[in-house]
Amino acid sequence: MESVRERLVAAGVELVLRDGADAVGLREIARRAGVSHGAPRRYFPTHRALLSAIARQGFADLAARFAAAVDADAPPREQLRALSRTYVGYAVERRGMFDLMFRHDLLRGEDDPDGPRLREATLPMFDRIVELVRQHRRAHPTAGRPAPAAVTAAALWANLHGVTQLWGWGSMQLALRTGEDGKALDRLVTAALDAHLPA
Amino acid sequence: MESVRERLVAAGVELVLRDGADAVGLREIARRAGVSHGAPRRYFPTHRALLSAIARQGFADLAARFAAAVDADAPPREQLRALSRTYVGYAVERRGMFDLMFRHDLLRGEDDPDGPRLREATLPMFDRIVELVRQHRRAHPTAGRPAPAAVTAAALWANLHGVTQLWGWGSMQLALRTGEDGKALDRLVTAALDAHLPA
DNA sequence: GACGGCCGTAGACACTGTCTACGCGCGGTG
DNA sequence: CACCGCGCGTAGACAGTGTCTACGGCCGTC
Repeated sequence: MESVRERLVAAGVELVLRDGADAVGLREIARRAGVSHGAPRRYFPTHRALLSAIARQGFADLAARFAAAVDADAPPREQLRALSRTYVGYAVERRGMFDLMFRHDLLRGEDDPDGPRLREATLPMFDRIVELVRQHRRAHPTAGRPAPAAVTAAALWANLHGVTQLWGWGSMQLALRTGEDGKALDRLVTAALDAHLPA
Repeated sequence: MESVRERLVAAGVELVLRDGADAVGLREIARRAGVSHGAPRRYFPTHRALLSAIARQGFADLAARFAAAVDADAPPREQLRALSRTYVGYAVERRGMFDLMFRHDLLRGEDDPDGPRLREATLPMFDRIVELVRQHRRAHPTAGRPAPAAVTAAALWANLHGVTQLWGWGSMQLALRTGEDGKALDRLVTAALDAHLPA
């Protein structure tokens, strides 16, 4: 039998996926988990702490998807492509979780040791992007002096994140009625890759 | 004397800027505006509707800033640069409002005629970007066949939006310790522009 | 001058997050 | 074995929330 703690975050994940991040109340989670409304307090001192735990679960899931989807032996650009696809795929498929993971206002502060530690959670991914950019640069040197790899990686990630974000609320389907949905999204990912990492 | 309606959204804006989008309660706004907690209901049928009105105010402010900052006679690339700077500037300066404006979950649905009409609110800006991209392309034709202007514009906007988003929660200062803050942000904006719109 | 409609007030309701006091049941100690 | 202590979960209280409803006062109109 799973522990109460595990049941709580599992129920939380379920609710976040079903109703969105803001609709998830502490008491509702407790009900779903089959415990009284005061039980969560034994494990999470506050509502935010519970949400943070749920978000951490999301980061773990995402990391697992990366591990499964990205082939470390493929050329760096292909790895970046796979990573990007996984990223937006996760955001589309598990929208509520994705939103929650980056709603730093809902989560505990960075200085709080029990917080989600957004930086720590996203840093491995970011470092990986930086490393892949470096590898790609080494394999495809260009004429001019390019921007530092960290800047390019940040720009690429920002592009990726912005695409998923804007895609989420449908502002783009309208603007990109040219193709069917899946294609259009992929095109934006490709555009981001091409732009920041010229082949 | 300004109307109660105006005082309500003014008080709302003030609160959003001070405490963030989620901390703004209906009753608190009413208190700030000096009316009873039931008064807002006369003008806004629900809490979301009031938040939507506040968000609309934000879009109006942003549009006004664009009008003031972007010189229609400048070369397209410079116009895009000015627009981008204004965008991230607004986001940094009025963080709470910026967050609220794109928190579609808090706002009323798109199909609701009283909703914020996110698409309608952002469409003018998007169309402008598309047009500027076209103008730039006309002035600087490239060899290969480029992606459709709408796709490039969307990618550019996504990049811009992602930069402001990620910048917001400080994930980037850490990664880009290379320069002082203002410089780093500007570098990312420049990178986005360079990437999607090669000079 | 009486009337109707708009506007704002005030109370009720169900619900939320947090805090506190209370008991049950377990393991270790005398 | 009896006992105590303690971790775990329950249950109630409290302030506060958004929404709904009924109630007064003020206005312009007939």
